[in-house]
Amino acid sequence: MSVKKSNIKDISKVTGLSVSTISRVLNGKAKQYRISEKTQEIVFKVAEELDYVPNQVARNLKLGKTKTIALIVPSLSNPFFANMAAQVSIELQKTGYITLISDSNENEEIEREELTQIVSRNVDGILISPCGNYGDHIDRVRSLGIPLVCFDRYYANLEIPYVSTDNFWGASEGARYLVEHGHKRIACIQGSKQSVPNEVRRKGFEEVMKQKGISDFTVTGSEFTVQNGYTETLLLLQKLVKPTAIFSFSNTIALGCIKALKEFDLRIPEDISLLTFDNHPYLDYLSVPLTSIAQPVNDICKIAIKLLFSLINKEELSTNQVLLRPKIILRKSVNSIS
Amino acid sequence: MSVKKSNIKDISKVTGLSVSTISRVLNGKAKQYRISEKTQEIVFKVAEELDYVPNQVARNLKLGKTKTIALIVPSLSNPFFANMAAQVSIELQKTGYITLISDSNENEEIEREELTQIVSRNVDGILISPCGNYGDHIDRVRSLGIPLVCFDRYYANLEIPYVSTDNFWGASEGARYLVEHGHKRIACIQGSKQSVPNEVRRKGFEEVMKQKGISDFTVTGSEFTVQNGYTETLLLLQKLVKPTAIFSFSNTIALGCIKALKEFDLRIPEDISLLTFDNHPYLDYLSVPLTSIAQPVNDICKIAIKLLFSLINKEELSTNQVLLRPKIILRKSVNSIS
DNA sequence: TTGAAAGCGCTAACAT
DNA sequence: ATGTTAGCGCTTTCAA
Repeated sequence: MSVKKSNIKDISKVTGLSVSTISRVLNGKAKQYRISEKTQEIVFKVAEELDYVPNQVARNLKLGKTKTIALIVPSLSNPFFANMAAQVSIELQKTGYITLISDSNENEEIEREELTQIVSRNVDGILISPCGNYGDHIDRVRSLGIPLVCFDRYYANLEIPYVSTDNFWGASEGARYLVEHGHKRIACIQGSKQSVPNEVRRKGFEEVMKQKGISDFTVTGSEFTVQNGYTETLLLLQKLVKPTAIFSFSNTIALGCIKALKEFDLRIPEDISLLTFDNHPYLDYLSVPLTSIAQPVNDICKIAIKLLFSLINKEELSTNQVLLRPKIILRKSVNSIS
Repeated sequence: MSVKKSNIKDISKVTGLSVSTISRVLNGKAKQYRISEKTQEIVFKVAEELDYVPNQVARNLKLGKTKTIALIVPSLSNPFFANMAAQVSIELQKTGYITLISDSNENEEIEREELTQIVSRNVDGILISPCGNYGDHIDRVRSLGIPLVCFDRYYANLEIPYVSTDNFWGASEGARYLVEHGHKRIACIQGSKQSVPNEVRRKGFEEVMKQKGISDFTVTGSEFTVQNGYTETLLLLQKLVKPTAIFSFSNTIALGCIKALKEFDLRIPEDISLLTFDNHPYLDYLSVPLTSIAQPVNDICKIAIKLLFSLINKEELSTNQVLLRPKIILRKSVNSIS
């Protein structure tokens, strides 16, 4: 059996009414066009009988609007982005929009392709957390006039609106927190170097190290993955003089740290302290509840959506580059040492 | 500035060639129609210059195909489904399809709406893990001739193809494992009662209890959430005689258990054993690595996609209701007692 | 209060 | 080797 949906023409045939009348009734424009009650009833009844479902594709072609927002994230397997995707999807669906979610798999090539796909599908707007260091393809989309907002990851040098965490502040606070707890040998494990949040975090961290006169620190790592956290921690533990604290730049990295530390029978925080970016429900249930720098995920999503709709509705934006402060959630993974 | 993309008509105007020639070249049908090299070059060059992006909406309307697969899950915040979504999305994008992901938020009403939306968007196929107990809306979609496959959750009484875990086997194995480790007071915390996997798990569990002559067991709970796991565990712990083992029906429920147990200063597995459905990378890093019944998530996704494409391509299916056996991952949360 | 018809951008059957 | 044209299903202007 093949797909054979009914259309307004079918309804027109059955009812003997014109397609325009059908269209008007079905779009709630009955009173605007003073269509009689009984006509309306008939239309609705027949539509029901025929299992009519409007063909949005045709509608979109005509109207040039799709009521679709595309969301592109680097990795849905990362709970941080999965959460965001869930929130955005639910939020948008309240406003009658549908969400096209793409996973770029941290691969800029894929991201480019998906973006092209998405543009050719006439989405009304795009929310993207880009995975590469060059934003030319994204800027091209924007300059095409398609509403687009970056979230979490962004390009500082381009005019693309974004909403993200104040990562400099967050990393600085984190670094200060460690130093104030007596840590003098601090190892920072970062994520992908080309991402702006990572870069900014690193700067915030290094700034504080300098301010506080701490020279015995390291910054290593290259990916926001468990594997990277694991590998880098193993390397750190090979050293003669081990760090007293590890500052992880993501929850995934932190998991890798925990795994490596466990294998070395090192306890958190007695043997080594651990502070990480990203909060997550799971963190409460880990062997040691992790002290973390919680990004305001909720607000980021809400504001990103708000900005996007402003663009869609062509409203003037006072600000379109927003950074929100994270907050440190104190748990039990950082020790005071003397 | 407004969105003003160029179309094949623009290219036609600039090149002086007809729209059909443009269309043919752009669709790689040049040699089939013996279009000259230089014509091709011109078309490509001008398309490039005009930043031409094909309008898929128009294309879809014409062809009746959208190269889009919709994926509907009960909750993207649940890592189990987020993982699946990530996998499906990446898998499909390899085959040139794009994925429309919907989060029904465990709400059947929302699911219905999203489904309608999706149908009206002419997707080529639907993958759904339905959240309610009635499948009428889903069966209606199927009977409309739209390729549709259920995964994880499904309806046993309908003819809708599905791919899921052999939950009966999994739950039985789990129950046997507990009994064979000497447990005689076992509390099972289930998820949403209306979901088939939950129902089947419960039956598998109860069956083994009966076989093994164990009467001191309970089945409580009503949602696949952390909160439910937490609440139900608290209730269990109020009892005079506490269970020696808890069998949790999802990773989220297990997290709730852990939280409650921790609050009562009960150790896993010394004071109480914990076995859970669903595996997840995080489980390795919990205070006590959880012994879990790992569903073959990878295979479920792959097979569901395969079935879906069989339907799309109208191939005959030998089987279209597939159950895959999970496997128990032994970690350290179940104690032997005597 | 309702209808006829154009046209959104594309593809393909039918010319030539 | 390339062009003309109908039509996918819908909305909307213009007409009645």
